[in-house]
Amino acid sequence: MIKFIIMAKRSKQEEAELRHVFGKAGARFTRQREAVWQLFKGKARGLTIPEAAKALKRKGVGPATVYRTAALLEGLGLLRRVHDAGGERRFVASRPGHYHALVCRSCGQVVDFEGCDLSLLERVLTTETGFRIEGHHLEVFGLCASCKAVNK
Amino acid sequence: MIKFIIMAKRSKQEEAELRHVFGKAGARFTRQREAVWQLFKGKARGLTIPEAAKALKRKGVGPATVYRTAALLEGLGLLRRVHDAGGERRFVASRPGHYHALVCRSCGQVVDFEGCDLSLLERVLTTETGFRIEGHHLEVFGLCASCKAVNK
DNA sequence: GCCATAATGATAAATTTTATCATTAACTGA
DNA sequence: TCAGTTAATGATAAAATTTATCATTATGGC
Ligand SMILES: [Zn+2]
Ligand SMILES: [Zn+2]
Ligand SMILES: [Zn+2]
Ligand SMILES: [Zn+2]
Repeated sequence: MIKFIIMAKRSKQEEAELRHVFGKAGARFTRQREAVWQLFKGKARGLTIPEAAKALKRKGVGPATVYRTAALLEGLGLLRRVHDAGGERRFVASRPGHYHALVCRSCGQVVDFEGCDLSLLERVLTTETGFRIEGHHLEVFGLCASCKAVNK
Repeated sequence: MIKFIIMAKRSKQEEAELRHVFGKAGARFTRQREAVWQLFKGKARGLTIPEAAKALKRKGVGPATVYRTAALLEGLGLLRRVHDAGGERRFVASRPGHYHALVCRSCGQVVDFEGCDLSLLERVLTTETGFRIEGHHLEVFGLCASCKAVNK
């Protein structure tokens, strides 16, 4: 019996980039891994692992692989964790670099933004606490334009 | 058979404050709820719910109550969520007001700090994206003074 | 194409979280 | 102080999430 699995469309260009990122890390470029990546890439609001697992079951990707792949993609910098208003752990597709998330508490849409200046704050914290600051995690939340319009 | 349950020490002063916070919200001040609160108050690095549940079992507090109480205390502003370097959800005792966490990635110690100026950033985000900004979540991580000394 | 082996799926197990309900105990007010 | 009311708890079960194991598959390098 033959299983037909429809893959999400992608450009040769993007495939080459992905292959490069995987290859550089010594990881294989499998059908399942690309399916996971394509799913997250198409969801602006990101997904929790259970959500992703449910969606990917239809594409023939098992739950264990979803867990393993999310961890891998996070390590490769292709996914980032965010936490929605309810504190739920979600993963969103990420470009490399220093990005943060602006999350709508109503529809869950995530808008990435680049640029934040916490250098002054970090300098103060260093002198006050003796910590060696290594990074930060910032999420801004509120209502997006359309939800703002609906929710009065 | 009589069960003796040793409660954590506390001042009459503090008990009165707690009773007030609970009462104002129409919640009862129970032995279990105080035990949960005392546990978190004594842990600078906070705890995950399973960690708290394990510690509180010895004090005669069941897991279900730990979950219920953590949610309640968070609602009352007595606990705040933080996420450690591994992305784990922890709860830490919190004073009311606008605080953030400085988390040591090695020992997990949490230092609260007050004061952050994101007003400029939020203003830019508002005009750029049309979001109505309602708040933010900021965590800074690194190595505390003593872990810095140990880890070279 | 063949090989070595990383990666997967299936399965089971462990862990975490939620639901249900009879029992307990905290507040109220007489 | 002492019932009466009812929120809160513990016990239990169930659901959901996450991890582990291992035989089988399929990728990447040759
Ligand atoms: Zn929205
Ligand atoms: Zn930043
Ligand atoms: Zn430390
Ligand atoms: Zn702030």
